[in-house]
Amino acid sequence: MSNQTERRVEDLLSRSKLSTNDSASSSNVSMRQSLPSTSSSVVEQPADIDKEKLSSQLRNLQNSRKMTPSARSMQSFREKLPAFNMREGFLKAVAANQVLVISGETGCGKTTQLPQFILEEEIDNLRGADCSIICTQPRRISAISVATRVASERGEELGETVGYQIRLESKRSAQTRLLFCTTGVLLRRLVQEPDLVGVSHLLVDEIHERGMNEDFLIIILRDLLPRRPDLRLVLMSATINAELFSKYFGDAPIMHIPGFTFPVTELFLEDVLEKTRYKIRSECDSSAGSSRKKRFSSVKSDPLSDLFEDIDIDKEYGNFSITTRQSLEAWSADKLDLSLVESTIEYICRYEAEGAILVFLTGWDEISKLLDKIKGNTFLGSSNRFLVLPLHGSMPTVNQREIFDRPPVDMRKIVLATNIAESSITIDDVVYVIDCGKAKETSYDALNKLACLLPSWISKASAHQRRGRAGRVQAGFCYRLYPKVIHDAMPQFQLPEILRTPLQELCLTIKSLQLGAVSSFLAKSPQPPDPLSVKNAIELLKTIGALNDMEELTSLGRHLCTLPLDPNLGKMLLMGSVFQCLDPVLTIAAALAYRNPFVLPIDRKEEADAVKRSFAGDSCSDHIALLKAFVAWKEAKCSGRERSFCWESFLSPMTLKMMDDMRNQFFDLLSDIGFVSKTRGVKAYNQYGSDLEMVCAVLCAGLYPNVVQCKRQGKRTAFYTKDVGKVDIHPSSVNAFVNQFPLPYLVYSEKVKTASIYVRDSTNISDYALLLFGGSLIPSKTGEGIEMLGGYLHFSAPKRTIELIQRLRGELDKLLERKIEEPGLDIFSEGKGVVAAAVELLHSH
DNA sequence: GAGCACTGC
Repeated sequence: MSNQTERRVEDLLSRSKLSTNDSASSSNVSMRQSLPSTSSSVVEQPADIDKEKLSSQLRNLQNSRKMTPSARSMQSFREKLPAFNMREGFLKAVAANQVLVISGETGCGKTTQLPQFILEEEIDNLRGADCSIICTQPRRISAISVATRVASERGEELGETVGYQIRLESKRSAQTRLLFCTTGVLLRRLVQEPDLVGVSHLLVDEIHERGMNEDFLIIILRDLLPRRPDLRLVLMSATINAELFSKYFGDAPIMHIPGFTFPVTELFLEDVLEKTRYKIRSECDSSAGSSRKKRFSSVKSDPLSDLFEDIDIDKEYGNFSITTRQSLEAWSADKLDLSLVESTIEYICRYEAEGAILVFLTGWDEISKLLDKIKGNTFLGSSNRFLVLPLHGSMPTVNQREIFDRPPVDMRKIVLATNIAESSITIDDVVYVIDCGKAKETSYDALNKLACLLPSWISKASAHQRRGRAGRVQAGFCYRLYPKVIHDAMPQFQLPEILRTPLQELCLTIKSLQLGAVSSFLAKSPQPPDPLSVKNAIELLKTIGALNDMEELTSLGRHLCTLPLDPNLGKMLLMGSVFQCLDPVLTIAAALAYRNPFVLPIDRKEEADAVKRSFAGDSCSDHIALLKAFVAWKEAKCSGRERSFCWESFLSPMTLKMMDDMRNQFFDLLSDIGFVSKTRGVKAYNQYGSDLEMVCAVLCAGLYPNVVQCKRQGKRTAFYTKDVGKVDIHPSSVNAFVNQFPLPYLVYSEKVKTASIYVRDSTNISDYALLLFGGSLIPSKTGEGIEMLGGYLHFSAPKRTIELIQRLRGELDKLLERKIEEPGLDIFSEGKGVVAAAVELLHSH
């Protein structure tokens, strides 16, 4: 630090009123209850409405609508669904049992019919005014589409008695009696209203998927039921694990509804090879006589792959041709043979009847390589008879109509997809499914506090779901490119999400719902998470100051509970509002909380990378690139060039729109907890919004303890983190292949192990940013300098500088503490000197 | 020195 900077910082600090006013920060200020004032999720009942009158009105309306011609044709459609025959039995079971488990396969109509049966019954029995039925869905799209379907079956406009509510979007009214919402929306409602007062029936759909929200909801509900004896709970699951949920709810009765789908013929690898005569060539040169096991031993295998490599092919597959047996000998369970996929597609296209083909692959790279192969294929690539479409969550094709549309006659649609086509996107005209049997799956390594994203064998449940994608409109075929013995050894279902992800957000919510000690609450889960994962989450919450040493919520923690965000991102928002750079921080937090707006086009990825880098400029920051892209989008939108801008800049307009809406939601929530005033607007909290040093410092405050040390090694830089040591910058980052960084640290939003351990989005920051906005400062045991992150980071400087930094940091912490205790106080004007001193220091590197 | 499963408040 230069003498000049030091003097200016000292001067600014001494002029600050706050530094002479210690008593204020320690005063026992009464806590503001931080319950949001918005209650949009609660149905507002006119207080003095005559309930009897309303109930009979609802019945008359329902009866009259049944008589219209369109309702009659709807009714005859409904009567064909397998669920229809179960109507009376189902309603009786609901009346007689507090909890009921429904098992049913796709096509049985459980999602659209069961909630509707309850609604009809309640209205018929003149309980329409008192009933409030909620049906949760794991995904936004399904909440909307199911609600739309049910409303039309009832001959109503959406939003009358049937409505939906998802984040930032709802169609409902005071008349709404059946609400489809995402599980996340219901969980947020529970935070405000732990007993779900007014809800008469709750149906939780798709619980077999074992999503984190659904598992969490189920634990809460089991505790809630005794307090709400009048509440009826219906759990809807695929047949595969209905038993587990029944047991969890004290042997609740299970009712099975048969499904209806067209038959799908399945072929396994051995059958496919026999049929197509494709010859698999071994990757490595295997000398005759050497076992396959030996040949692959260098590759780290999984139990399922090992299992196959131990099999004596000639003995096990004696009925198959010699070429098939040779191919099975050469087949590798570890690496997908894309030529096999290609030749299977070609076989179907040459010899089988018409119908779209859906290929399940694991990721971007496989899709891209297979697409190239198909383009180069003499049969598939050289005519206009084939429409080949990549389908990946981050590809620009994901929202294009042609995925769903039927192609012109004489043209066959071939979709190369990831898991997205397993449940999120449904393509009706698929007749052939080709399944590679694997998917990229997250797991959580609690020992190294590391999220992993690695390809692994799917479960039998997933394999079944993928197969079912071929039988939606007619009888279909499923080509499984793995042997039957592997299929038979697959796990029944995937591990629940609660065992595969970091738990900090969940733990914070448990705290805010006052559900007792986090670990004892989570022990009640159908499959409890590893105690070490829970410990890691609690430790992180302590590190960022959301919990104290007693594991109690701090004031900061209480604020974070009200923000529907990862606690780190919530803290980033609060810091952005306190330190006057709210506008950029709203954008960055929205992007990190939702998804990256940059798309990954398959054929122009170099251009896409270049555009992203140009947004970043010389900031060495992916977060700043996001920010600049969003600002440029806003400008383009105002001047009516949104479409061309997004196309040229490789940005997703839908993601940007969602980010924009989320920014508004965050601002409203910050206003609810008193950090900002809605009437004053974002601009009133944005004095340093254009000061990138300050923005990056706030990023540091939010992302801490996600810190990387950059260490020069010759011409290159090596990167290290406390938890796992050496890491790499993800090649998609604007910081990838930067040899020399201007500043010594990076903060990152996500660290994932794939082929290597990668930091995905990062921002280069100075030691001053870390010292002022990072973790708490601890004097070095050696006497010289300061430490952070449990001694992992060490800062040395002259004593005088260290003291000055510590003093400034102390003032900043006090300022923040006061603001958190009393969000409404305008301490910014009071703390001007402290903030100005911090800004001075941040600019001095 | 080379890669990006999918949801949700």
